[in-house]
Amino acid sequence: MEKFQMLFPFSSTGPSYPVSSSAANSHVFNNFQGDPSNGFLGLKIDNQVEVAPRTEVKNLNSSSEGASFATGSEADLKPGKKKGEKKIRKPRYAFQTRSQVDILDDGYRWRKYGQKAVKNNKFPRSYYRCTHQGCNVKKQVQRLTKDEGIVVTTYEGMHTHPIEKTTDNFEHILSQMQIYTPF
DNA sequence: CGCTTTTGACCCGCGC
DNA sequence: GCGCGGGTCAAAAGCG
Repeated sequence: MEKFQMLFPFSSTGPSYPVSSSAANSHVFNNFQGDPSNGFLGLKIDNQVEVAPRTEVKNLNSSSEGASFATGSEADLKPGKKKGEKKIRKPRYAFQTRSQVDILDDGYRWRKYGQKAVKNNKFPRSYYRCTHQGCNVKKQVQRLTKDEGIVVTTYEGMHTHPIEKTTDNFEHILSQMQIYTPF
């Protein structure tokens, strides 16, 4: 498969850093799952588990998390890695974007470690992992069968280190995903 | 040459 | 207890 060049005819200006998490307010998703006309859909994870008393979200460098909305709990599936802990695990942030490319480069390095086909989707789901030491952030991208233009990206965990690459790409992401700002 | 992708197998939790 | 669905690992290939 060829890689989709993210280089859009966008004039990648200088070191723009529009990482203002102003739109990070979940209020934006007040009426999510509503109008695809906006181009941005909120994803509702059916798995609404209890809120785990985990550590607060710090380091919001990743703007991707800013657009996150849905949270869920996931237990570690590592064999022999159970500590009698509760089901408190890493939160899961998911958001849908209208994009033609599944590769939403948020500035981090991702290594694909798996790909599985979903039963209700004819498109396979890709599993990515952040290539870091100690940064076990996982990400999975899934496309909707109904709307090929909709890409569901689910982030798991949060990065603990700065972005490797320039967030200049973020501009492209913004252009790809049409985030509507009610404010 | 190093690293990412790829693909099948394996594993685990859950439902029947 | 077995089957299904989903998730991860691992070996090999591909590409820069």
